[in-house]
Amino acid sequence: MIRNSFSIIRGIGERLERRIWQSGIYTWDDFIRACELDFIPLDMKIRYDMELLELMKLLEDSNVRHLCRVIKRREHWRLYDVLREDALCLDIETTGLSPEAGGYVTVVGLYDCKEYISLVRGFELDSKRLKNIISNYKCLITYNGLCFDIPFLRKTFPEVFFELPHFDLSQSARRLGIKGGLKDLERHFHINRNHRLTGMNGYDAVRLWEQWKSGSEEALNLLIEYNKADTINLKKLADMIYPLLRESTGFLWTSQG
DNA sequence: CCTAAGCGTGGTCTGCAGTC
DNA sequence: GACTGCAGACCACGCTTAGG
Repeated sequence: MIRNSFSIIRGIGERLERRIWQSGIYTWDDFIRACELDFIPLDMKIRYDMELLELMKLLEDSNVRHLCRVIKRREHWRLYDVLREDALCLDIETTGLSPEAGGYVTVVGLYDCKEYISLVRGFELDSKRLKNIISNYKCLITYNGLCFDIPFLRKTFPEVFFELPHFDLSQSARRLGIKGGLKDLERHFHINRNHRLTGMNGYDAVRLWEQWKSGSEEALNLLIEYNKADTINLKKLADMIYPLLRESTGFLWTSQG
């Protein structure tokens, strides 16, 4: 999708993007090859050509840190098809309080479509390990991570860079008119989870951490299992939401694939 | 069920630039 | 000059998280 996108450039909105597609220009290459467009002034066209060439270079070099700065945050999802192989699903559990109020992260769940890893406070969870893991990936997938997980992690681990293209499923779903939390989204897409975990919510995760601290090994196991279900389902949801977002742009996929 | 913080979204307005 | 299309600022609102 990213190489079909024009609204990521300053000066081009979604309306103009549709007009570009309607004129038979579907890719960055098409755009640059077109000598002149009657609805874009020549000097602007030249500027856009330059910007697209720069974006092409960034993509070629997989310079995701620069890419995620250049591309509007709400349009990061457009990178998903080129970065999906290097995407990392992330979901955290906390004590419920904000870092300012003395709260902390209890579990960080990470899933790269092959393996799930949980980093638990007091065991594996530290900034060095988190930094090492994240540096291996080019894209983050979260649920409401823009508002909750990433700001919380930034405050807790200021030395870890989270500057990656970020596919936030909460906002994407809202954009598609699908409301509700993660569990609602799972129901919407008929994604099931283990019967032990149905009905559980974030507050249960807080409770389980308290129980673990009081000596219940079983509580920690269940907390990790809960986090694992949340984290793994992010990937399934991303794969379902992405094509819907693509459709919502109005791009003529049937003629161009 | 209400509250709070944090952040994005969407609508509206204004100003600018280009076209006719 | 009217119109179009864009960016940016602003504001109200929505949604998430979780506590109490």
